Amino acid sequence: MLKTLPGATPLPTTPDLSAASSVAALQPLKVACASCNLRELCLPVGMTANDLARLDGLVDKRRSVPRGGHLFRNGEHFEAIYAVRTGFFKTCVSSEDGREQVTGFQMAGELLGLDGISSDHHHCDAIALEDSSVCVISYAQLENLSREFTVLQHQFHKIMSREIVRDHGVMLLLGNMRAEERLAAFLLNLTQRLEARGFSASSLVLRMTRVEIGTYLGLKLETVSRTFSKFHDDGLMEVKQRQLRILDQAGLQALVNNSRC
Amino acid sequence: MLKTLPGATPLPTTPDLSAASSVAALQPLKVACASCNLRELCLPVGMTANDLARLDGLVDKRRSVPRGGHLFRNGEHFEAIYAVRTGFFKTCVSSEDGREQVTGFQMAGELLGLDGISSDHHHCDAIALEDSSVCVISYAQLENLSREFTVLQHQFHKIMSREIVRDHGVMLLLGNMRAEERLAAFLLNLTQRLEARGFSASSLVLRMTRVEIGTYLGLKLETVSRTFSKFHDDGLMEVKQRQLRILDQAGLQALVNNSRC
DNA sequence: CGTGCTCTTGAACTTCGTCAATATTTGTGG
DNA sequence: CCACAAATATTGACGAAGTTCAAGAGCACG
Repeated sequence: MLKTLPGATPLPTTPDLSAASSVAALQPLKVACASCNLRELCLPVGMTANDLARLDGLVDKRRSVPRGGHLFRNGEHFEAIYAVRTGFFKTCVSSEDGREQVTGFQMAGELLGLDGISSDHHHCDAIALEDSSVCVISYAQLENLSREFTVLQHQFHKIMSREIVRDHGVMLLLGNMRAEERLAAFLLNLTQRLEARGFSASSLVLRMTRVEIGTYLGLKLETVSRTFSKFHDDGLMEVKQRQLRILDQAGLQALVNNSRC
Repeated sequence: MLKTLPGATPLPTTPDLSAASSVAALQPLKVACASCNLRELCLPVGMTANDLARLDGLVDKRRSVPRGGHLFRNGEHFEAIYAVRTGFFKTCVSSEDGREQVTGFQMAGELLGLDGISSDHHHCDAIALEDSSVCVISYAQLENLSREFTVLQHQFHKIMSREIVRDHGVMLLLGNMRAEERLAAFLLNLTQRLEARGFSASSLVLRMTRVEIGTYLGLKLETVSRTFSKFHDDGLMEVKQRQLRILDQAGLQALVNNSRC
């Protein structure tokens, strides 16, 4: 049973969508994508049972990362990509003079480390925002297997391409939108991804701080906080620190689509 | 001989780095990467003569795009990626309410269309900023060939990954930098890429308008114009409409690295 | 040799950042 | 389990950076 705060609703934690994970975490032996509940969201999206069988052996191990820990760091040698099993990550790049940019938040089923292929070294830091576990996918093995397995090859290309498309969307957000629009777009994206994973689309607990949200959206933490307060005042959502309840999704959507209405 | 304007220095136009292009443009027959002068900048980077021979047939045709014309449009069916042979492109995405974001400028040797793999449809517009020509690389053929040709497979992955890394750099720029820093970073990136193509790193003609630069950097055209004027006044460069001469590259670099010095 | 289009520049205004004070929550060790 | 310290979040007042609006100058193309 989860601990609850007096007078507060129970904190929803990330449900474990993957199969038999509590056992697997203790016995990190052979794990097959075929028996993973995340397969509809992860690398094997859209594969048949037959296809899935061929993935056997691609994921050779798992890795746990405690909250605040690094999955990998900028500059480290690249040799594997990672699929989030449980937990939540952020990736960030930084400039020479120390300014940071969060380039993304990753949840169950999403891939990390694609930036490393370009030069055999990682170009960002990947940090767990809560205790997390990932599947380790050897990149060499992935290349080998995808040479004889067309479906995997195509799927992998699609995932890289999707990351490029996503990045372009973030550029549009950073280059054109005002604070309210950015935060609304961010929240809608977040709830949409949570919903795809079986969570409520209206009630959520943020896994990241105001600073981290700001560092993703190109805003300062005070602006993020103020904008949350404004959304609250406007009746769009209840905001209580990191606990959110969306009251007017359409209202948020309208903010994103239309600058001044 | 190039046409020159009276009293003005000759306008440097894009030199043709590819082999026998003026003939090829008229006779768009078989062209091999092996005999293309762009091979050191394009898909075949780092390949041996042996490798290059295996690329034969990958580029099945060429295409010319007049200034202002679309190479492809958002929503169009995706079936090929394109390598710029001559000329200059921009890619842009736009939001529902019509706001635009230029996601990149592409010059000789750079690839266009990678965004299309994600969903078999293009997610941006690619528009020529001057009369241009591209090599058409059938994506199906590229997938086929890269299944039996490890070097190509790896090279293609690297290029996609590099695009992701580049995009993250743009996010950092859009999320953290002030107008002067953005423009300085943009100009340094541009001159560096021009230099890699055999142009002077200090003297260039912009192929894009102030509006387009602003739409890339998340600034309004007036801000871009004012910032150019400031760079001029500060002795960093000569600015005469689109004709630029960098006088103090180190000064520009210092602007990028260090917010206030 | 006009007529677009592009660019420059000024002035008022808006948005967001900065600085500062305070509140709330979380984590830690007694 | 409580108390204290550290981290996180809220809110206000003010200022800086960039946008908007407007007018005019410079080029480029037919």
